[in-house]
Parts: sequence; C-alpha cells; structure tokens
Amino acid sequence: MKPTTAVKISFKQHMLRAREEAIVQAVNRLLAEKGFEAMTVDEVAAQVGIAKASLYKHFCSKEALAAAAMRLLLRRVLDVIAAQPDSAPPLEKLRAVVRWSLEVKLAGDMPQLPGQNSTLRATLIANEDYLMGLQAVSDRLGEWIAAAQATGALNPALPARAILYTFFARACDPVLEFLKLGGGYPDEQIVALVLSTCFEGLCAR
Amino acid sequence: MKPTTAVKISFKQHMLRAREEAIVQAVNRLLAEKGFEAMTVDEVAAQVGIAKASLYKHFCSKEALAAAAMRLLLRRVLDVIAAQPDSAPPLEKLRAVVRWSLEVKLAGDMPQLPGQNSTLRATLIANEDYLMGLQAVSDRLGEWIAAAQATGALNPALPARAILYTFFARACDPVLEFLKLGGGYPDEQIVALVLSTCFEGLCAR
DNA sequence: GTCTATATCCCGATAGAC
DNA sequence: GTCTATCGGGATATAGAC
Repeated sequence: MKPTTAVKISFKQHMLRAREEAIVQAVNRLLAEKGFEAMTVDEVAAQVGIAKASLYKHFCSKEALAAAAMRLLLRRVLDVIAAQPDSAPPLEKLRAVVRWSLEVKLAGDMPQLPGQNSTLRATLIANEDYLMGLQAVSDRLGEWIAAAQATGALNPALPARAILYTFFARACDPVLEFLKLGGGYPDEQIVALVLSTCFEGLCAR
Repeated sequence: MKPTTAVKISFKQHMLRAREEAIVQAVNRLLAEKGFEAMTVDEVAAQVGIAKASLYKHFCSKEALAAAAMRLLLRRVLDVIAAQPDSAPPLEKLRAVVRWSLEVKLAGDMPQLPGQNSTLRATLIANEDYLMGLQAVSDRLGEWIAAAQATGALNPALPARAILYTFFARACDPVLEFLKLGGGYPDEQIVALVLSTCFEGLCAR
C-alpha cells in the first residue's frame, strides 16, 4: 500500500510538474513573440489548453509567469556555460555563449522583457532563484572575461562590467531582426555578422 | 483691417503650433521614460496641462502622438547630420552622430518604441513624413559609411546595411542604463565606453 | 484542480455643453 | 478648442460549483 501511495503521489507530482513546464514553455514563446505587456494571460491559457483560472492555481500573477520563464532561461544559459570544455580559451567560450544567445533570439525563443516595468522588476528582484541564477551567470562569465583580459584577448582597458553588460545586451539586440526582415542573409551569416561586430567592432583591423 | 485679421490668424496659429510642440515634447519625454505601451494619454494631457479631449483635437490617436514624436526625433537627427563639417573624415562624422544619440539616450530624451507593435508600426509606415525622414537619415549615413569603408576606416567586409542597423540599434542599447544604474562612471565615460565597444569592439587591438 | 462566469479596474476614445 | 463626464472594450484576477 505504501508503495502504491507513493507511486500515486509521485505520478501526480510528475503530471503537475509536466503541466507547469508546459505553461512556462508557452510563456517563453509568447514573451519572445510579443513581449511582456502585449502577452495576455488568456493567450497563455489558450496555448496550454487549460482555463485561465487553472493557471492562477499554479502562478499567482502574470509577473510570476514571466519570472518563471526567466528562471528557465537562466538555467539554460548555465547549462550552455557548463557545456564549454575547460581546455578551450576563455575568449572562445565567451563567443560560444554569446553565439548561442543570438541563435536563440533569431529562432524566436528569447523572452523579451520591457525595459523598465515596475511591477515586473519588483517581482524579479524579489525572487531568490532568479537573482542567484543571474549572479551565477555573471560570476562564470566574469571569470572568463578576466582571464581573456589577462591574456590580452579581450581589451584590458575596458571595465569587466561593461563587457559583461555588452554580452547581456545581445539578448535584445534588434540588429538581428533588422537583418532578417531585410532579407538576403541566412541565419548563420546574420549571427556571424553580429558576433563579429560585437567582438571585433565596426572599424577595420 | 486686413493686417489686423492677418496678425490675429498668425497669432492663433502661432499659439496652436506652440501648444502642439509642447504636446510632442511631453510625448517624447514620456516615451523615453516609460515606452509606448506604458505611456497613457491621460499622462500626456496632465503633463501638458490640458484635458484629454483637447489632445484628441490635435492628434486623433495615441499612435499619432508617438508618430509625431518620432518625426521630431528624425528632424533632430537630420540637424545633427547637417551640422557636421564637410571637411571632417566620414568616420568622425559617424562617430559624432552616434555619440549624440548616446548622449540623448543617457539624458533620458530618447523615445523608446516597442519592438513590434502592430498598430504603431502601421501608423508609422503609413506616415510619409516619417518614412521620408528615415530614408533621408539612412541615405546620409549610408554615404558616410560607404566612404569610410572605401578608405579602410570601417571594415569593408561588413555589409553597409549591417553597419547602419548597428548604429540605429545604439538608440535602444540597454548597456547605457546598466552602467548608469551600476554607478561609478560619469556620463561622459559611459558614452565613451559604449562608443568604443561599438567601433573598436571588445577584443584587444 | 479544473471549469464557467463574473467582479473590478484601467485606458483609449467620444459626446455634448460652453 | 476646451472642458466634464462617460462609453465601451479588454485585461487581470477571483468566486463558486463540480
């Protein structure tokens, strides 16, 4: 009996977890497509195939939905960071992470947060998981940045924070969309172009 | 009598023009501060000091308000472009224009448009003045870009369009805000940092 | 926990007097 | 042209039955 009960509970928890993952994935897609303000909770519910009231049993507010999507994004970034081989030069590892974020954005999977939304900002900075994930990403990238500056691969004259922020900003760089809408370039080349301008700049070398 | 009437009409038109300019300026400020979606027409009316219904006598929709602000921005950009001395190298003229836009953004005067707002996009591309202004800016900058690439100042391997879009994208670069919020850097240095990473890139030279 | 139905609020836009 | 007052739509969030 105990095992059966345990199995039942586990099964229930599994289903609940799966549903919540489906919700977060739908939120991620909608955030990437329309941004936070334009996304409506009705759309999320319709996308998942449940009633809106059911959504609020899992997430108590629209901001909580977005926060969950952001935590998912941070987990994915940390996975990509962890997947880089230790032996690779720091600069190449940084390029790989930035390239990944550009590919995600170009694929329409990068959630777009509004520049300054008071309620959303409050929810995010009040969320420990989010803050710890953000700190972890910053720390890992910060180590690589310092190492790359030490070897002279990255410009040592730039503050490390400025470099880090420049990487973060690639996640909302409109140049990708501009080039895609303009047409004439395959996705790989668009990514290569933006990556080049980010690291090598616009001036000739 | 004729002169008096003429003066009266001119005076009225002048007042009307001044009021509309005040409206557009308020819209510009609010767009820079909160973005299009978060800006409410009530706020604009309150800022100008008139009733909301009076606003709609000048501009028939919220989108029209934003479009007017964008036309103002394009005029200001064209003025800055025209102010560059012909004798200066094209690269320096481009740097000056980008620097100006960074300074405007850092001062909180750069209107922020939503990435993809269907109704606003429709209003903008339906506005001849806006489209012509945008074309004029693109043309003038495009000439300088081509010249700078010809002399080898800008990387000739990059498509000119990619360079142009990269300049446009500086108007919504969040790195400025990040560095400002982080503290520790005066505005001039923040502008210099972003300008440097834009043209010279992150890698050492 | 899931549903239908509804409360509540906010915002863009308008009516109509002056 | 300016005002006060209001309409109508849409969005977040909740009530209450099952």
